[in-house]
Amino acid sequence: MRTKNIIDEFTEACREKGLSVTQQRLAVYQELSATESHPTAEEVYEKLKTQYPTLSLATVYKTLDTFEKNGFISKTRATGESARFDANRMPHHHLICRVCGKIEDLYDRALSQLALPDSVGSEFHVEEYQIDFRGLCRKCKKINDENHVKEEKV
Amino acid sequence: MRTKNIIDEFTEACREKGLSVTQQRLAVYQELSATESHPTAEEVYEKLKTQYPTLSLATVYKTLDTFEKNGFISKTRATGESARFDANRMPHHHLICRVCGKIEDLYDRALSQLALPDSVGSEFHVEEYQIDFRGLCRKCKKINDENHVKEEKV
DNA sequence: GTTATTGCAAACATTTTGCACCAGC
DNA sequence: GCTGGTGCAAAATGTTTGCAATAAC
Repeated sequence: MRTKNIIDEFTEACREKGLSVTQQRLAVYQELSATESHPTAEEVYEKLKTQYPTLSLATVYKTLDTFEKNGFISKTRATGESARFDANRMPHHHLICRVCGKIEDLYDRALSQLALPDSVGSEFHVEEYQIDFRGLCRKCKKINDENHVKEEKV
Repeated sequence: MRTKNIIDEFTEACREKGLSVTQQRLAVYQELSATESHPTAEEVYEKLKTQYPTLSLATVYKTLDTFEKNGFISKTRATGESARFDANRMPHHHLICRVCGKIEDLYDRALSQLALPDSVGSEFHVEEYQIDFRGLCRKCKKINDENHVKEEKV
């Protein structure tokens, strides 16, 4: 449903970002938009390869990466990175720069004592939670602001 | 500082869980406890291998895994798992089951309008944020509870 | 026509595994 | 002495890369 809208929306978004609209990109985007699950790259690939037999997993990875960098989709876990371990059991959150990828820790009492919606209680037993704040670190924001001034923000 | 306490604490914790207290485990645990950074397995290994030349990276992995399973430490990102992608741009949060890995979406107005600590404002420009709640989904909690009853919780 | 994107295969990084040896209890 | 843990090398997994062929603009 609303397939037409998604295609138009996607096409327009690509134009805005100067990205080519390819069959592969459309397929991947439609597939992701159509599902409530949070598929892995592999899952997207498996789902599409019947309809697009020449599609390669590498393309799916590249496509998802492009989408994420352009803000079309989000990635729930940073990977390519290694797991990180922590013996400090103090709850903390993350400030993740979307440009340089740097992760800073954020300790905040209020954020670590959030009240959960009642609806969750019966469905899910929460043991811990972590907030990932995404945006621009000071350095990248500065660079970003300078560029926008130059471009006069089309 | 407080090294003696950490050793005692650790030894006791191992006894409680029926784990052998080995040099390697002690070394890894002390190393993790001594740092504010969230090192990777590789980093822990690099740090320790001078002092413990026979230590292997595989052991560090196994050790960290054992620690995590016993609640001694936490792993900030689930890996070995693949990245997951999401085209849903509506602000939402995630309920992630630590047993089956399933991810459910959580929509909640209050959680999507959190006030950030003032200290963040000048350091980081937040564009969006996402809360990952980790714990047990209904199904896995049920299984977990049943097992605990059977084991009579030593 | 030019440039960006694809698909393949190969490389890479991280993590896990099988098994013989060794250390802790 | 028995059991569980370690270390090695090899495999498995997930992801990225180089490059020639191809499609989008």
